Amino acid sequence: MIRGGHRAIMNSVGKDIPRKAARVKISDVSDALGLTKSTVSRALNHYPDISEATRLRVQAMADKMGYRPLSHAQAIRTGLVKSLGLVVQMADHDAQRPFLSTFLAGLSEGASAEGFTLTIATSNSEQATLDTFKSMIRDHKADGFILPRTMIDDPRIALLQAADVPFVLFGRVAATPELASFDVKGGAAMQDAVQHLAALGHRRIGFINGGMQYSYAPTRANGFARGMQAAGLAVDPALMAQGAVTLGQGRAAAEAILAVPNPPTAIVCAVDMAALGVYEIAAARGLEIGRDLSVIGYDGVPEGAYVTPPLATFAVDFKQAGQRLADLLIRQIRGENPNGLQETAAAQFLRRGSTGPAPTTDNNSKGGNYENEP
Amino acid sequence: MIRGGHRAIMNSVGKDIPRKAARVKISDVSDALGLTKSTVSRALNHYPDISEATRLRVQAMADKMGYRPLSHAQAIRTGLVKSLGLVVQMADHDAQRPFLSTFLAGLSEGASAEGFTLTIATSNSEQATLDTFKSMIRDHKADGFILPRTMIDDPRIALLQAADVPFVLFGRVAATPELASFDVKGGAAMQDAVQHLAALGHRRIGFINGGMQYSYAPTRANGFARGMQAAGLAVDPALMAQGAVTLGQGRAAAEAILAVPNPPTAIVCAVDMAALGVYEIAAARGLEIGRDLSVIGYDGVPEGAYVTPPLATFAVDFKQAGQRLADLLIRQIRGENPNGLQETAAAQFLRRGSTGPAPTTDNNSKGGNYENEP
DNA sequence: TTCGTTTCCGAAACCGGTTTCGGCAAGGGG
DNA sequence: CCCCTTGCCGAAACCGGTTTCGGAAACGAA
Repeated sequence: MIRGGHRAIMNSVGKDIPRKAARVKISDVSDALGLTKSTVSRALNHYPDISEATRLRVQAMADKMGYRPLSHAQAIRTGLVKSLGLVVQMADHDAQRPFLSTFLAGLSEGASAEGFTLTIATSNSEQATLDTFKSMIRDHKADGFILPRTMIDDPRIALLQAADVPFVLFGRVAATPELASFDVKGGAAMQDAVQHLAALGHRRIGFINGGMQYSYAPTRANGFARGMQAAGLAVDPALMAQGAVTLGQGRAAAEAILAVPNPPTAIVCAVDMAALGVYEIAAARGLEIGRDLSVIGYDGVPEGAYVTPPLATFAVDFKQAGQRLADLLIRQIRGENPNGLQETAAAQFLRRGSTGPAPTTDNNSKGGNYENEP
Repeated sequence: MIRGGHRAIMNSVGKDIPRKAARVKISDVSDALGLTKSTVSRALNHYPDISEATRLRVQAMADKMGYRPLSHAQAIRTGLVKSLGLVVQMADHDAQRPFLSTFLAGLSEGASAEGFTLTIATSNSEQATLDTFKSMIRDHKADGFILPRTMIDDPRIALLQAADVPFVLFGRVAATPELASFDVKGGAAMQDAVQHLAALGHRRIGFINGGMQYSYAPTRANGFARGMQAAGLAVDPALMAQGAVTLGQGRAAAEAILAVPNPPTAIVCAVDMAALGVYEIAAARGLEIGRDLSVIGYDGVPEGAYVTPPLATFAVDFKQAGQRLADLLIRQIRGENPNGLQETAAAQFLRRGSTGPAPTTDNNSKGGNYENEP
């Protein structure tokens, strides 16, 4: 052994070999102060049996030496790994694809603000998602979970409740308002959409809802209904469709709705991707979006900005959502009652070219595929 | 104390209270076998001083009892947290946005296949990225890192090398071929693009490169040059542009290239988003994409499928990339020499409507914004 | 049979923290 | 002046694993 003592004498020593800068551990701090590591630990964790004087002294020395506890070392005793879990279910429809990036940014920001990290897994099916949860829970990979895309009868909720693991929902579920959640007011958005269209003179307005298993579906449907009622318009079941979350499904829904004898002059879509499907059908029928047919979507997907005309939509601030969800989850992990942890935000309407005044004469519709009216 | 012994007698016991299903720990396994926990540990970790008989006996019992070591408990001794780190830099241009989701899926798959998890952070600037790395390294949040969007002179590389932390590059950097990396052959793609266009009769072909700080930029530029040379075509500097990674920058580049006296009949773009910018300028000039101007992109962004005509492009399999990167990184973490850990894959050409035969007569160009040729 | 090797496992230290327990000294009340 | 609190900190156990060390038993060679 050439090199001398292996004890950390001073911080400035040990630079002889630059590899793996030796971490400063709690015993280094306690040695430097002539205290025991237990005292240092309690001082840093604000135990009441440590005098204010020593607490400050310890804190100062810890800062000076750059001490930071190893989270996985404390985890073994405290049971907290200081990490938030997220299981992203791909496959479904890629609807979450555009969101993910900014959503993660928000989550990361909210997590790191409190010293937490983000542990992420993906899965291909609902069953795989549940299995992943089980695995992450049993191995305690995270102290709590963020649940994107809340479903009405969400098996993840039952699983996490049974395991007694904290979680927070992105999207409320009406049946259990006591769960921690963050939600964007999609109902209000749909209502505003109708109002906007009604103000433009539209009287026959269709509605294409998204996936009926999601908690947002009834919310948005109710919002649409409220809007229609407020505008004094009748809801025509023939102009309603459901379960359209992809472009293809939007296409199918639009096909059905536009094929009725007295087609609508405007369609509200609960999901942007469905609205893009409406575009294609409209084009096939020779209907010009924004003139012959007004369309309003919801989500604010980037594709909507590139179509012609750009799709009017209600943009969701996914970064904010992530940030708030992380905060709510951490508070719950720290012991707050989830019953008080609910937040909502409004979607922002992007007025773009896909809406316009209702066509003056109903018979002016161009696409000639309809049967003639009696 | 009402309830009896606190020792885990059998697995089926302890269901009296469903909360927090008591984890089976290594001492439970050793007790059940009449061995010490050290023996069990060595048996499970394939120490050579454990007889094959006991090893099998231990393994069987561990499986039967459902024992799985707590990764953060072993981390404190082994120094491995069994997690891969990823720092995603947002802000820049959102170019990475569309990729992220499938990329994560690949990473997650590759990681979990080896019992690793994914720890993710985001940042808003290069400095913030470096700070995040430092923080994650010092706190040992991950055993190694995946570096997306390799840059030619990448400060992350220096940082990670100095800290002696394993990492793997998404994108090679020519100067340091000994680093572990996975890359998609963008050079070959650009070369193929030129060949495709040349076969369609194009002779004046422009090239819009991406961010010149990235390692892919020279690679793709070289590929383009090779393609031109192979086709016997001259590279006209007036038809070359750089640094276009957003739609706006693509617009600016296209404006410059199409404004020359003898404009190209085709443009190859190193980045899809730039190609979408070309679309807009072409429209403004009355040029029909696929007839008056052929365009080929690279990346395979979803937006490309929605424009008219759909953008021909070289799609990158980001899921595969993630999966391979995770695998390479884990192997390096386990001690393999990074020098042997390089892989590449080919981009897949998506032949779509944005390319077509070169216009027969050069004077047939429609947009009348050019000065008349002499 | 004897003695040196192997083979294989137990005992105990260790990793970097946290938490419980107990005791010393100062302070307060009677 | 004595005793009982209270404040404050050290000692040691603990968390759930891993790793080192040493020794007993089985084995083999002489």
